[in-house]
Amino acid sequence: MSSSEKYDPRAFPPVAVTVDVVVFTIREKTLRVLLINRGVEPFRGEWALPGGFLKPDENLDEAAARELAEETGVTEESVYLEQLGSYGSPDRDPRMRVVTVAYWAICGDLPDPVGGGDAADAMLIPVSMIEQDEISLAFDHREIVRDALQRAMRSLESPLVAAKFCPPQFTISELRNVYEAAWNRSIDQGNFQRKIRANRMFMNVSAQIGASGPRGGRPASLWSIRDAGPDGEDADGSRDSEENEAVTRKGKARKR
Amino acid sequence: MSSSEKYDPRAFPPVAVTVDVVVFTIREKTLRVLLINRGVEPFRGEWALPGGFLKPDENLDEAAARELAEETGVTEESVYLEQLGSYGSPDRDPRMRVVTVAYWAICGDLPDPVGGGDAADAMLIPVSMIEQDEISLAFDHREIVRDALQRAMRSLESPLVAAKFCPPQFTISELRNVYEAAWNRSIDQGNFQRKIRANRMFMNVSAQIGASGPRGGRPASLWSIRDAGPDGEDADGSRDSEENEAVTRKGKARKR
DNA sequence: CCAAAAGTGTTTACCCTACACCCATGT
DNA sequence: ACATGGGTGTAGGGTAAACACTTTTGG
Repeated sequence: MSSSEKYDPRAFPPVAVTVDVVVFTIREKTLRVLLINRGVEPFRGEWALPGGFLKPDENLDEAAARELAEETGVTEESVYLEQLGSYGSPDRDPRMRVVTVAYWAICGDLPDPVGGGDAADAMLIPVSMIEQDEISLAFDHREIVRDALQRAMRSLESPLVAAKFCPPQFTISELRNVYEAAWNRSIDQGNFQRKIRANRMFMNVSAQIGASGPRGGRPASLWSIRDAGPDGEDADGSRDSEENEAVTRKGKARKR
Repeated sequence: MSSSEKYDPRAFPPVAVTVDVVVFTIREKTLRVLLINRGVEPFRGEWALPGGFLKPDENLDEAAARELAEETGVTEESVYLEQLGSYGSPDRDPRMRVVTVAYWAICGDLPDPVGGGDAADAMLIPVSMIEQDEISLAFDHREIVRDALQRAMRSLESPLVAAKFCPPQFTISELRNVYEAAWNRSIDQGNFQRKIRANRMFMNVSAQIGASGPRGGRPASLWSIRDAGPDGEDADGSRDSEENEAVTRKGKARKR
C-alpha cells in the first residue's frame, strides 16, 4: 500500500476531536480558572472551558496554543502550556462522538477583559468554587478541571513552573505569593528566600531593584529564570542537574 | 437545539482515533516493552505498539484495556494501566488524520507466547535498545515509548506502582529486583527492607513464607498491597496519608 | 521612631545512606 | 562448616522547618 492510498473516513467510527484548555491565573491572591459562557448549543448559557475543534493541518499543541490565543489574546511567550490528557466517554457530547484533548496552562499576565469568538462572556472563577461544586460546568469539564488542578499542584513543586504566574522579572515575595495563593497557606519567608536563591535556575537581575511595599519595607531585588544554555551548563562549569529544587508543602500552616 | 439533533460528521475534519499501549514488563532482570510486528500496511513488517481504533461505544480506558487484553491475553486485574497522552501530528499516519491516545501499562505476569489479531509476531524488547535508537519503530511510536518510559520511571518512585511488576504476593527482594532492573543499579538491601516495611500500604502476609533461594538463604516473608479500606484508615486508627513513601534514586550505585 | 518587608543566622529534628552485624536456611 | 540471602542496628551527613535577628525602606 502506498502512502498516497487513503482510507475512506466513513469506514471508521465518526469521531470529532476537540482541544480544551484549563487556563490558571491568580487574581486577588486566589488561584482561578478561565471559563467561557457558551453562546451556542449544547449547554448554551452554561460555563465551559475554552476550546474548539482540531483543524486539519495543525498538531495538538498548535491547536491548544491557538485556542488559548483566540480566547485570551495571550501569545505563546510567557505562557506555560502542557497537555493534560484526553477524555472520550461515548456520551460526553450529545451531538456526536467527541474526543477532547485537554491542556492546562499558566498565564501570569492575563488581560482582564477576556472573551471573544462565539463566547458571550468570560470569567475567572476561583478553583475553590469548582472543588466545592458550587458551579456547574458543561460537558465533563468539571472532571477535566479537577484533573488539571491536581496536575498543576504537582507541577507547582517546581518553582520554575510557579514563576510562570509572575512577570518575566519578579521579586522572591511575588513568587512566594504564588504558593500562598495556590496552597492557601503561609510560607516561611526566610526559608523560601534561601530556597530560591539556592536554585541555580534563578538568576538575580542585580542591576534592577523592585519597588518597596506600599507602607515601606526594604526593596527586594529582581529575579528571572535563567534561560537554559546550549547544554544547561552553569557558569562555573559545574553541572548538578538533579538538585533538590522542589518546594515542598510540609510544615505547619501559619496564619496569613 | 435538542440533544437528539446530530451534527453531520463530514462537516468536521475527518479524524480517526486510535489507542496504543506501551506495555512494560521485566524479563531477565531487564525492563522491556511489548512490540508487535505489523502485518498490514502501512509500516508492514516493522515493529509497532499494540493498538487499534476506538470503537463507537467504548470510552478511552475501555479501549486501552481491550487492546491490552487482545494483544496479551492479560485481564484488567493485576495490571496497572494509565493514560499517557495523545499524539496527533497531521502526518503521523500516511493513510489519514489519526489522533492516538497512548496508554502505558505494567504487566507482571505477561504470558510468554504473545501475539494475535493482525500481528504476525510479537517481542519483548529491552527499553535500552529503544533509548539508544537500536531499533526503528513505526509511526511516531518511538517518541511515545520514550515518553512512556519517562512517565514510568517517575511513577516507579511509588513502590505501590513498582509492586505491579510482581505477583499479588511477593517478597521484598522481588520488589527490590524491580528497581534494580528499572534503574540498572543495585540498591542497599537493608535500607530498602526498612523502606517497604515502614510503608503502611504494604501488608505482611505473615502466615506464608516464601521459598528460600536456590543455594540457601533465609526464607523471606511474603507481602501484598493493602487493599484500600472504605476511608483508608489504618488498623490502629491512625491515618498518615502523606508519608515519605517514595523510593528515591540517590546514593552511589554499587556493583550488581 | 515605628511599621513593614527583605534578607541572614542558628538550632533542632528528621530522614536517608552506608555499612556492620546477626538470623535462618540449603548444600 | 560455609555460602547465601533475609533482616536489624547504628553512626554520620544533609536538608528543611521554625524562629530569632539584622537591614533597609516609607510614614
